Amino acid sequence: MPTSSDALFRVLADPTRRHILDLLAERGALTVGQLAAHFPELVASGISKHLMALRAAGLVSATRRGRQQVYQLEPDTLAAGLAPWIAKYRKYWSPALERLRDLAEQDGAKDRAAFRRHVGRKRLK
Amino acid sequence: MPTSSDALFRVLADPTRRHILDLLAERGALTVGQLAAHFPELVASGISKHLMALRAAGLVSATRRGRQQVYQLEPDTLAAGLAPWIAKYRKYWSPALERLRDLAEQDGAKDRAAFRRHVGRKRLK
DNA sequence: TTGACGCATTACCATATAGTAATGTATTAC
DNA sequence: GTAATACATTACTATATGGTAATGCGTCAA
Repeated sequence: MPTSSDALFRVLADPTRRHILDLLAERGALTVGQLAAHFPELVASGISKHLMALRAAGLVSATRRGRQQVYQLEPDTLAAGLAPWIAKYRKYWSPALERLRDLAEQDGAKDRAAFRRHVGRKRLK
Repeated sequence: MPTSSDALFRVLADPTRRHILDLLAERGALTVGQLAAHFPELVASGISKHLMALRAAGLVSATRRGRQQVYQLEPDTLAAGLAPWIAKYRKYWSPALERLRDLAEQDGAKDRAAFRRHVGRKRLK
């Protein structure tokens, strides 16, 4: 019985698709042409197929702007799909989790603000 | 240029292999026969091939015990392989990260102890 | 030592996948 | 209008992948 994470992991298995997600994460919304410029080794229809796969998985969404399609990340799909899976391994994640928490500290999340308010010293290392 | 995470994601793409990892995570070390018992729809050599793939990726390791092979999780490979990738999306992970941090809170890490010492109130919702 | 067991390995097959090429379809420029 | 742009879609191909079947090989029981 295929679970819902099957589709997610299958889509993430391809390096080109992960690279597309990386680009959208770093640079925000991008058109197909802008994305394709990063893959000179692929023809346009190849990129388009990967984008369709990402759309089908709900990892990205697209809006028309004139004759171009602007793609953007749908981060909730990624988080919602991976978080439960990651949680299953939480017993084994302690080192990685601490790194993630360190990264989260740098984001100025409200938790950090609250933390700073109470701690009363400047940014931790 | 294939990065090191390519192999990891390719191995994780298969539901049977993820299921094997789940079993090892839940129940600790298991023999091939014990693992195979959970996959009645597959013949033994199929399981063996998946185990070889997981071994090649470093996600599991095996030790002989008599005439059986006992497989166990290699959690560091999983954590080390996924954490950098997850970190790239940290801007988008706030909801998932908070859930992960909640899980981490239960582990009594020293960071949490320090945080509580400064904050001086009980666990943040 | 002679089987039987537990698993790995090899050979082989069917299907899935990633890629190209060609065509179709709006949209903008001229 | 006509042509060019920006993608999507379809058709097709080569390769990769997951699966079975058959064989091999070390280990234990008799």
